[in-house]
Amino acid sequence: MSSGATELGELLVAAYRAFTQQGRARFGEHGLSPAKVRLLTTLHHRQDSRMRDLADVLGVSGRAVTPLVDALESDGLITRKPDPGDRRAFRLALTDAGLGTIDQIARLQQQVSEDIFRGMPAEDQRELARLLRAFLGTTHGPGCPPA
Amino acid sequence: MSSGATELGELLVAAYRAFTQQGRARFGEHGLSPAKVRLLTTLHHRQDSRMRDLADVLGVSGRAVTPLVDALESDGLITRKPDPGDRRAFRLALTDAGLGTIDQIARLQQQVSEDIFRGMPAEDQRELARLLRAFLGTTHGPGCPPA
DNA sequence: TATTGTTATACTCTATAACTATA
DNA sequence: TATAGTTATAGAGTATAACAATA
Repeated sequence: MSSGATELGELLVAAYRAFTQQGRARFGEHGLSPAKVRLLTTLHHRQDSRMRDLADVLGVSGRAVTPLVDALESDGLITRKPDPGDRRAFRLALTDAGLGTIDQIARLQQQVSEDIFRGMPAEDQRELARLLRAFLGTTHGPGCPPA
Repeated sequence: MSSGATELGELLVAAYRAFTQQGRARFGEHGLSPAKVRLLTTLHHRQDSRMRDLADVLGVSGRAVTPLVDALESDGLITRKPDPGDRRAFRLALTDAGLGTIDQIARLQQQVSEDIFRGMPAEDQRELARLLRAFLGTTHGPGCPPA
């Protein structure tokens, strides 16, 4: 007896699960956890962000960012330099290796996406994209990249 | 330079995030964690499941089910009775309180869904549902309920 | 006084491996 | 030998609170 909206929510969750199940496996093979991918791609879109900014954009607590940044710095994918204008803060940037990882992420995302949407006619894909864009246009939330 | 499929994947993830962000908050107010909700609704669709069956359907390791079942039993939402036909196994069932929680979950899901899809014309909602169903029809994965 | 990022701590969820009791 | 479920252990990810340094 679910309303149309309820079923739509369930379908959205099911579709997401189907999509990310493959993605997690593929990314995991390359040592890329969802949280790391999210932080890297977010930083790519907002170079020289401070940790606080990333926390806000990602919609997590500031505390959650510290261990991820530590790990990514150890991995050699990002650098953390003192903010010249605010000695409390750090500016994060992608290293060359980090940019290489961004490329890898993009390739993997493309592979996974093309793989999973392969069975869908191109026209349906376009229409689905249009409707999702329309839906997102009517919502708020911390806008953010995939993974 | 993303292909249509890549963008579609990103849109799907973004839409899911927008949807679940509200849901988690709403459910959390009622002490319902995502994992608990998933197990309860799965059990509702497959009464008298064994723990192993649930693990398979949920797509997690058997070990992951034990603490959830313990907690839900303590909460008085499910019962765990020896399987008469296999003395190694247990049969899980929802209690009356558990069925009440299922109703609550359904109400919350409906509220969240109607809330978030409110800005979308009914026709677009139907078309989006149709396309998501079509997409899911072309995929596999451990079929499963929402939250 | 407010803010950035940290340390300390705890919670949820899940995995792997070793074990037991049954099959 | 294989399976159902447990114990033990470990890890990722995140939250809150208290704190330091800076604004």
